Amino acid sequence: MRQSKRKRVTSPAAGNDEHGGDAVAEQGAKKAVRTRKKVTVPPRSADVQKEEYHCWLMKSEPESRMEKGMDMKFGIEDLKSQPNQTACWDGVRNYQARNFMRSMKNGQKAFFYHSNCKEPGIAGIIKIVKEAYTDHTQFDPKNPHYDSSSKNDNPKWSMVDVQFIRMLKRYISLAELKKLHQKHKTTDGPLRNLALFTRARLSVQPLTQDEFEYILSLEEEKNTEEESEDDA
DNA sequence: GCCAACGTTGGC
DNA sequence: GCCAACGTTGGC
Repeated sequence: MRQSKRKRVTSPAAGNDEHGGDAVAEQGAKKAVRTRKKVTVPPRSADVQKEEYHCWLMKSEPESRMEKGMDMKFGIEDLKSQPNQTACWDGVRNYQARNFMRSMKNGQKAFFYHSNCKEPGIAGIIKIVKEAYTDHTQFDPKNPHYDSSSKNDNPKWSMVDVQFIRMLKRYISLAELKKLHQKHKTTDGPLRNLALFTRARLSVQPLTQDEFEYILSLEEEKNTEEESEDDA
């Protein structure tokens, strides 16, 4: 079974890279069989899955952490200090996150989320200034996100360029968002399906316009809900 | 540092 | 194609 179904890797027009399954192209037949099917996500919550998104949340780590000798730190301040306050969003190695990036359009906005840090949360707003193109780091053996299975003539991973727009007027912590999410689940509020909680590990996530605007409206409020955060 | 959640791998 | 084992993410 494994050998018999081998994918025609020589065919130029396979055109299968789009759904994120084809991890495999050359690696031998064993994997080739399996991967394609998985790509389409089982209907998760059916309605949410179909819409076209215009708003995003992108995670990055603001604190130093070494990975294969390279510092992963890239917080919103680091973006701000780039030339043009613009940077490429490289290193995404998850098919769903990649596919979301591929659907991003110039001018769309995203929250810059700080993850894996003291106080995770949303720090600011960025926008897409270059639509998906090849993430060069996948071909660099010295890069922590090097992917030896990705071939030059059919790259697996993409990235976009983002530009800093502004900081939020106040930092909106994960803890605060979580409380609202919990509440909204019972009240049918705007954050009831927020991907940050329903798809926790995705590093690039879509938001509905409603979700985006609601979260933005929070920056105007005084945050009275955050007693639990001070005992850290 | 721990570990739950969940995506990926690969044998069958 | 199923599913157990494995690896990674990221909150705590």
